[in-house]
Amino acid sequence: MGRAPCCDKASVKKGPWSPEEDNKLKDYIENHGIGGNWIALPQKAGLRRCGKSCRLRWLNYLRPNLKHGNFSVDEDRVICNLFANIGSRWSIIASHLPGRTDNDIKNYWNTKLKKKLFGKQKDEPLPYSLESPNGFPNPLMLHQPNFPSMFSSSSSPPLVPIWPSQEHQSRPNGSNLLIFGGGQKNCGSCEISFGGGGGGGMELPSGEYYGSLLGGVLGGEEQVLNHNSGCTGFCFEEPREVRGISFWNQERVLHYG
DNA sequence: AATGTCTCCAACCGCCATAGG
DNA sequence: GCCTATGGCGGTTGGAGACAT
Repeated sequence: MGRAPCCDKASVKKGPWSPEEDNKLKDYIENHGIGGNWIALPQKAGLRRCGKSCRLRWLNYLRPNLKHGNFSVDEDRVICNLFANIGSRWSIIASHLPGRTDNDIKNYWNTKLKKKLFGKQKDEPLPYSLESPNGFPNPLMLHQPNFPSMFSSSSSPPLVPIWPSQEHQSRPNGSNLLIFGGGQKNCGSCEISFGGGGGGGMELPSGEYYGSLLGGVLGGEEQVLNHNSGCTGFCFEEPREVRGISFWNQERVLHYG
């Protein structure tokens, strides 16, 4: 038993909206408002469309003050930063970008920004070995279903692996640069937590780093991250092993907190 | 010029949360 | 507390146009 459909699928039109339909919907909403009921709206507006379809069309295309077209560098920054912090919560990200819709941002991320950030085309070789010399999971592994649960928790947004910039590709044995999205408080519930003060952000291919950077402690016990003025993030002063995982000197490690 | 492949994005689908009876 | 209707959201799809062969 599936859920009852929201409209009679046999009698509603699907597919791209015609200019006439757009005009009908726009005119109706401008004159009468949404009226608190999208399901009833198409009938009142004289449209043979599902209410959900009307809602989507209005929110994503017809609504006033919508921005269409290229995203600015500033918008890129906001999206990157928020994605690093909260993951694919497109509606929340959209709320930080006036005039942009969640659908827009989602499409932009999936088709352009992700490629820009990860810099990967299929068949393009990875910038470093898949073998992680220090036991830290390779960024690619974060996408695998069997990725160790200790690196995520149900209460944490998805972790975001970042490909190393050129600067970091020269680190010892190609050790991985991993920057996790960060918040402003320590979650305290993750197996591995470097973020007493939280922190997070993203490094764009240009090497520029976006995101908040705050102090950190490990599990509330030990200060392991130190700010290095020569570095845009936090660095270990020397190679360290933390809960069985070794980190190289200068490794920037941030974790969602 | 014809055909195949890729990219982009509007729109749909299905799930979940919430409100109201 | 249960059921149903609706809104809202993220993931996915399909088609049109661009590009490559």
